[in-house]
Amino acid sequence: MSHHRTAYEDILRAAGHRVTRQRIQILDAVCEGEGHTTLAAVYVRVRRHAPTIDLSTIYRTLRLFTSVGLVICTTSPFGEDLYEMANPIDHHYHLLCRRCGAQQEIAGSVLGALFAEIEAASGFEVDGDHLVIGGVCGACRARQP
Amino acid sequence: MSHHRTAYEDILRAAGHRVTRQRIQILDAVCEGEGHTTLAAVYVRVRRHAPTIDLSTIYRTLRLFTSVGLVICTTSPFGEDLYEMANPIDHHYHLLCRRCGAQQEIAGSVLGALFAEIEAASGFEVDGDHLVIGGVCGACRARQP
DNA sequence: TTCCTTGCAAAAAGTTTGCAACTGC
DNA sequence: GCAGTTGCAAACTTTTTGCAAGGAA
Repeated sequence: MSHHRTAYEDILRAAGHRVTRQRIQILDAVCEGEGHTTLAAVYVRVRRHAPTIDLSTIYRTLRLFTSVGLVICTTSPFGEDLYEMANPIDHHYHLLCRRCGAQQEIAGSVLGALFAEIEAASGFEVDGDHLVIGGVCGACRARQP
Repeated sequence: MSHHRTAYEDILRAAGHRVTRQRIQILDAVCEGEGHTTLAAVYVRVRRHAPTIDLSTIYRTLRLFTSVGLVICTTSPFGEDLYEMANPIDHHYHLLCRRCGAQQEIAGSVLGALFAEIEAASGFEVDGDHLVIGGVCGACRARQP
């Protein structure tokens, strides 16, 4: 569990929401994902400990977490929504392999500089904390170019 | 119509497919889009000239065009699939405003250099011709920061 | 004529909503 | 106890598929 219990409880309560068993389990499942996870993967993970939880609860809860800023939702270049624990300090981007699904982080500073440049040139402010770049990872390319 | 009739007909026939009225109309609709267009927008545009065309034909045809390389399909950061005429010569990327939907191109050379750097450092080959970056455009930011 | 393609209808997949029972506070 | 939350079922939306009639080569 990589989230601090008190911190997320405070965030929920401060926004007028309750801390329930299901919400704790869903947040744990997002943490377990380590990086970006799909809603379906969260569902499977939670069901291992709570076999009666409903998909609609996952939908509602992930939307809630996103709206209070506990979790970030990104659309991958392959069309899936990916969820990840929000971390306001450590900005970074992801490379996602379209063949094997492996994820790789790249430091925020690299792309961040470029985004600043784009903003200066065109006024366009990039959604920097929401970026997943698709492609093929080194291992898959070695296997089949 | 920005596509050359003979060129796309040859591409289709070479791959063993037929050139039909519907396919021409759908390709025209993608061209009219000027930049990235959604499937729904293509449907609406085609229906103006061919009121009986079915949505399933749009789905099937856009997939066909994508598979033979006539059209490129990209997933926007907001989860919609966007279609655009393939142009093997002019590589470029798009900035897409999440508030007003405005599109803006940025030259391929800017990001291309960065992608080459990423590839050199990590072996990860970026899907460069499939990239749409989300954010807020200058006009919208001026209106409401 | 041959076989690919289309329109229509139905099915499948993914997501949202209404509501009674339940539970955090 | 009150109000927010959950599980279940049903509704909705989006996408795919089966098939008979129509059309390109």
